[in-house]
Amino acid sequence: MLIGELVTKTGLSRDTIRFYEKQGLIAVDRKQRRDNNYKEYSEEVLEKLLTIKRLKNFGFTLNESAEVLGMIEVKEATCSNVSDMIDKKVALLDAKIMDMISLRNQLIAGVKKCVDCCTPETPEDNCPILVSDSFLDQ
Amino acid sequence: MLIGELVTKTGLSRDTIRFYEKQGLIAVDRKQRRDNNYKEYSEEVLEKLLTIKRLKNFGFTLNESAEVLGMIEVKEATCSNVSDMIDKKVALLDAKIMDMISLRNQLIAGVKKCVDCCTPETPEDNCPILVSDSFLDQ
DNA sequence: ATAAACCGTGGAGTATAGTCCACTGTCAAG
DNA sequence: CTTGACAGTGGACTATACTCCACGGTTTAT
Repeated sequence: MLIGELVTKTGLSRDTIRFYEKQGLIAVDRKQRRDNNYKEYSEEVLEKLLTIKRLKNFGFTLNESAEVLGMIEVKEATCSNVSDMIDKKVALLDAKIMDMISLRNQLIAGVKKCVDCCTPETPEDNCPILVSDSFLDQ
Repeated sequence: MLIGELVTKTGLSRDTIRFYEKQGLIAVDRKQRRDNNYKEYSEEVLEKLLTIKRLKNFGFTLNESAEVLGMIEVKEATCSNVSDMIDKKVALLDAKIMDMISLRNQLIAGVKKCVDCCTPETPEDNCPILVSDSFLDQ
């Protein structure tokens, strides 16, 4: 099939598909060209693109997706291997979520301290949060 | 003071400070050069850099920091304005956290389904997660 | 005298994931 | 026969926040 068909079947843009091709996630060799030099994409390429889409929905990067595609090629994308990858992803995600929550708490603590300390007498001054590190402690 | 002093006093690298200068977050005009063309940074620049550090700890981007620096300049960095900005930041953060949690749940659901469906009879096959969209539903 | 440590400038490279542009070639319809 | 919808290629650009490099001048210490 031609690239236009891939576009409609995957929902990816032509540029995105070409980008994936540049990155080596999918490939078309010279034999698979029509006489007019148009590329003839195989069903396999379509499957790969759909797999990439699934992996992206799972929060995998393109590099990781390429890795998984490689695993599929050599029949190593077993449940246990894939589960392991997902577990690692979850651990990473957990760390990020924790980071964001602690940042969130810090921000809220900052606002609270501001509300507590900024009396109406000095409404025109720069907020002390910007001037002192004490709002970042703990 | 020279850039080296800024480096030790802020903990930022020389390159980072020069980068902030390029970005227009801090500025030195021609008058503030020594005879040997070395830049003479003012106390104000030091304060700005420290403020940027504080804002970065609050999860503000450089662009946002530049904005705040501008507010300080025109004396509009009041508590209520700063609190508003932080509130917005918290809202954004909340949205991101929710996204990540739902992604996390999706990943965990994927692994669970995999564990439930991948019987030991087919340990060599590619994981169905990679082949079917059904693992993404819900 | 010379080496180390510092200062200046400009520009390239990093990661991520595309998006957009220009220019050219091909095919089908009116 | 020309217009529009496709196809191909190469390369630039986006955002973010630096980091590193090369090259040259200055100051300080030995």
